[in-house]
Amino acid sequence: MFEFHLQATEGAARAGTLCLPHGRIETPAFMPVGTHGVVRGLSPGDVRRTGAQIVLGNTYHLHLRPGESVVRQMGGLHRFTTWTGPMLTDSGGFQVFSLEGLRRIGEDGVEFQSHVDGTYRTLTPEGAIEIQAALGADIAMVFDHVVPGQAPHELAREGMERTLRWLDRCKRRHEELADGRQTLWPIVQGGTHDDLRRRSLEGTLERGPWTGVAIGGLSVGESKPVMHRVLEALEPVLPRETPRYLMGVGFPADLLEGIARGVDLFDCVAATRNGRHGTAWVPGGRVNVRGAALKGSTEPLDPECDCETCTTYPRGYLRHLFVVEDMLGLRLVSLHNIRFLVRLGEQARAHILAGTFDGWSRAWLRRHYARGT
RNA sequence: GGUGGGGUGACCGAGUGGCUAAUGGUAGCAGACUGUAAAUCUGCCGGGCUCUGCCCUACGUAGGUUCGAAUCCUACCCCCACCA
Repeated sequence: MFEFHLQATEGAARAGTLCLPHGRIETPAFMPVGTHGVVRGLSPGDVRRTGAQIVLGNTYHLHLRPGESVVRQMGGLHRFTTWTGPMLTDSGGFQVFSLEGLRRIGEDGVEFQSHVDGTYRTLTPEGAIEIQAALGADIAMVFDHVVPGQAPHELAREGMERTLRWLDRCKRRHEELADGRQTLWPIVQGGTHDDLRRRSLEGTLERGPWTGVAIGGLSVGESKPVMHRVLEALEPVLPRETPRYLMGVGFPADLLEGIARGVDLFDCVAATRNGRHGTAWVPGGRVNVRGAALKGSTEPLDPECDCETCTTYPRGYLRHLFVVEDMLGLRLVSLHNIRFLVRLGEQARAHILAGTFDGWSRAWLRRHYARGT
């Protein structure tokens, strides 16, 4: 349980298999985001048919609604959602960042004002672990302190050191509650400052061993080159036999850039959010599904894609669904975008196993960037 | 035939002498979105140009009053309601 086996590497890129209580994940892999216990707009069957192997849920949101006690009473997140595969719950640390203005950070934890009903809720490292234990995902995440990508050294250091202190508390509470069915992954912080990142990773590894290590606090306002630099700085220090999870990333190109720098697992809301907003990813760029250019088009959204959307519906109909604001359009484009990222992971894996990843990904990225995206 | 109300940019609809190329909304067009406060948000939306400004056209039609009119006056056309 919680084992990770590397099948092949090519440069820093890796192909592996992660074994979890609810199933295996072949990496590199994209994990769709189901914050509220649902990948927005999609049924578990939809998600399964995209080839996604693991789904993410959120501690903070599920704590607010329906409340972890309800989920536990119903048999845990798997029974609650009927998703039978592996799951991971994020700790609510990202909400420390995204709900800035609705929260106050203290050493003990974070006081949030609920965006749902205005009530005040305190989330502590121990509380985040308790909630996640009740939710019962395969992987729980440490409660961390995310700072913006432009955060100066002082602020980034503060967040990084606090994350490390909270890591100790999370680990202790997790061990107290351990039932062998859930593992805990730490999160490396440190903003865009290499010295902080290094210290964060070293401090994290000292507290190990871990069944996985997450890199957090990226894609929060910093530039791509900076994100790549951080990944390159961390890669040689990360344990080879441990899966690496780059949190909150990303867009299609980000997946390949991350895989090339040794990342095994990704998650991102962009696939579903962009899907709902009418932006579809296609080879070489993206398509504005609402755009006038699609009117009357009988072409598939992405002729290279094998998803339900692309094998069934013409572009002109998908555009129509957005024009008339039918929910089917949101679902179909979200479905495609997830399949697009999942397939990108599958392709990357196949190329790593074949030793052709470098050339393939460079060509893919060249085609992608050629259209200015 | 009479009385009353009304005709504003693709549509709906404010505006009743200068700050009005004309509030809003809709439709249309474009863009943004990275561990989801997001089926959301932003921008453009009469035409042209030598484009931080200038010119042309425009509030049913044609005249008029005025330094200045979508706004006031006259005539005409059309729409709606009620009465014959």
